[in-house]
Amino acid sequence: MVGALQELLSMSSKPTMRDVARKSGLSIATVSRVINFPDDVPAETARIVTAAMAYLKYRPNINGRRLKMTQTRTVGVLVPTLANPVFATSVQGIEQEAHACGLTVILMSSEYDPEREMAAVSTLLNNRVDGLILTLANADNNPVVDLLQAENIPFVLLFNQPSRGDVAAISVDNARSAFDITNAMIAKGHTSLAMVAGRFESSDRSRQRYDGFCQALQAAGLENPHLVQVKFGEADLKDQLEDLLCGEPAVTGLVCSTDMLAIAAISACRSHGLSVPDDVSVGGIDGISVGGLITPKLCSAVQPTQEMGQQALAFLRGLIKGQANPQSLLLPHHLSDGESIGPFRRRSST
Amino acid sequence: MVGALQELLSMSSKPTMRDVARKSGLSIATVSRVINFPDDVPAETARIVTAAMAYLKYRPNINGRRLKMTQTRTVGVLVPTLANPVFATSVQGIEQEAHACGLTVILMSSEYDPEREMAAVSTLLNNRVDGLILTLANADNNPVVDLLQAENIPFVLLFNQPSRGDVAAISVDNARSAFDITNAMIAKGHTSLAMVAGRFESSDRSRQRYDGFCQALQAAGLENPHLVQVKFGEADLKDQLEDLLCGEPAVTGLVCSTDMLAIAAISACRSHGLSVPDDVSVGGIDGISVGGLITPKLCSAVQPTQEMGQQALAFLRGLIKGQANPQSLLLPHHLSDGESIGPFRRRSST
DNA sequence: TTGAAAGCGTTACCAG
DNA sequence: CTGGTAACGCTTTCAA
Repeated sequence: MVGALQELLSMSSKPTMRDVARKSGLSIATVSRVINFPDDVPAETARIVTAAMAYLKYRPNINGRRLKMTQTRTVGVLVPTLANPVFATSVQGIEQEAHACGLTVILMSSEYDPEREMAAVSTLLNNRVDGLILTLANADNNPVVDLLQAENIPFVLLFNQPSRGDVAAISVDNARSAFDITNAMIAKGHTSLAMVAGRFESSDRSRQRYDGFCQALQAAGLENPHLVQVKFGEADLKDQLEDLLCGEPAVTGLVCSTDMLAIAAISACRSHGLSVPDDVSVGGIDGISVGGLITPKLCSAVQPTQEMGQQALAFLRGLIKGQANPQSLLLPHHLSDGESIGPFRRRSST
Repeated sequence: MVGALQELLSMSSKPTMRDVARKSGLSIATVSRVINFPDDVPAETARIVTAAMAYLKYRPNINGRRLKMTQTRTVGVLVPTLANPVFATSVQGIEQEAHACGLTVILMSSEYDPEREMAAVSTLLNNRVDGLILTLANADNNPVVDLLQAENIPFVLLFNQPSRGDVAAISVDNARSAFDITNAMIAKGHTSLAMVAGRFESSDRSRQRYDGFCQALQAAGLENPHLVQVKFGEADLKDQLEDLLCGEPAVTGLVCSTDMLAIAAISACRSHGLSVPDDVSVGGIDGISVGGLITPKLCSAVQPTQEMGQQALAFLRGLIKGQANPQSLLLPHHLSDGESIGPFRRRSST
């Protein structure tokens, strides 16, 4: 009759709670209750409403809810790029944890560009996310950090190791891991080492790791540390390393700031006819922060990046609920000696 | 005076367009115009409003807009996992393109689980995304595909190669690349080959590639194809491959369904004392769909996954605008012979 | 146990 | 060129 007519009229657009209410002969408020507090409603009522929802193929419009509620149950995630497996894996961890908590993830990437970082965070805030997880190019003196603190938005930095103690961060101790790994190289008899690193402007991790590298050399009384910086998108580490690898005197070992650089360096070494243990290149993929090469054994500082992502989200949830305070968490790293490292702790298949 | 008082009163919560209107002495409608159609408004008016927005640190609430407008300028992305660099890189491509178009990405992962696929798509639809990009475990006879078609939501499959022609998909020709690469192996003199593949239930690619592998063997009149299936999260390819690699007669080559499997297989081969070219393991990272091993040269079918992601979003935009029709796009692959493959076509640094 | 109604922040129509 | 105002779909008091 009239109900059926109205049903037809509203068929063109998506059904709303109003349609479900009409269909079930109950009120819109009751429908809402069935959705949000099923236990506060008689079983029979719930059944009727549920049936109506199914019949109409009703889908709650999250945006209506988000507008009304203060919490959006959405978190923003910003990484430099997903082309680096370290970040991709950490996002996987975040996403996994978010799924478990019923949170939605909005993802953005910055390409290591501070302006894009700010733009992305802006977009995220416009989306009224409940909180943010960020990996920034440089965490110190960062306008994004200032903004977030000023607006009092919960956020945690991931992989950044800010010098200020009052910002939430989860990271490995970058300087320390580089320091340890360099010492391990020295202990193996290396006397001339070079570090392969990304540009300091686009990665505070890079500089911190270089600092650790230098400290170790200095403590051992070794001469000037070499530094090879890989510029944006550059592929020819081979050329850059030529003098160091084939010069006189040649370096005896390389300490690489990241996995991807380690892989590139291995490739470059082989191009120059230098031997690198067979399993090294396989080892570079998963969660190594700092790797050393051209030594009989690969040294590396291992970090489970997926777990770091999960921890970051758990931490963020604490901040959102007000149950935790912003602070830096430095995760322990452990030194690994090559063959134990492989990328297959997780599932495979394309 | 009164304005200042109200300004103070409303300071506790975030400023809205209403606050900006009050502050600038103009109406809420004009503020909206300044934001959305700056050209339709006199420069002076725009200046005043802009100043008020800056003064109040106003941020448009996207959720209000989303509720009102039919388009949300948001796309949903679903991948099995970001722990696989192939998917991560494709998401990077999507994200990059989305940034260029001013679209927001909501990300979910399924862990190859059909139930989670459905749940994720449901969430995405509740978010009223304008369209979806999905990599499904199995695209054929998939309830998610049926749902999306029934609800008439634009979507494109990525890496899936559905048998139906009326669904939008961007993929390499899985069977064909496996066929080609297997032939290349045969041409090099291999007579006993095995395929290493993921579980068919969780990857239609896997089965399609196996089909291509079998076709090539059959065409060459070679005996029964061997198949080694890697189960969920399993690390011990080494044990599984032992009989094949060391048996009597031993296989002379392996064709791997994916990059990650290729890397695992290389590792396993080396554990069994078999030699694999030095640069192979480095080559496994980036966009190889099918890899062959234990031959003097690595064969592989190369696909630029980041570009595939970009294309997928471009395609989706066409569908959303109604300017394109759902259809399968099969991208050409090319065979590569090992040393030309490296992971550093993109930027590095953690 | 249920319903009416007041918003949440925005857009867009229609008058002025 | 500008302003008033009615939605958008939902949650949540407050009454009944």
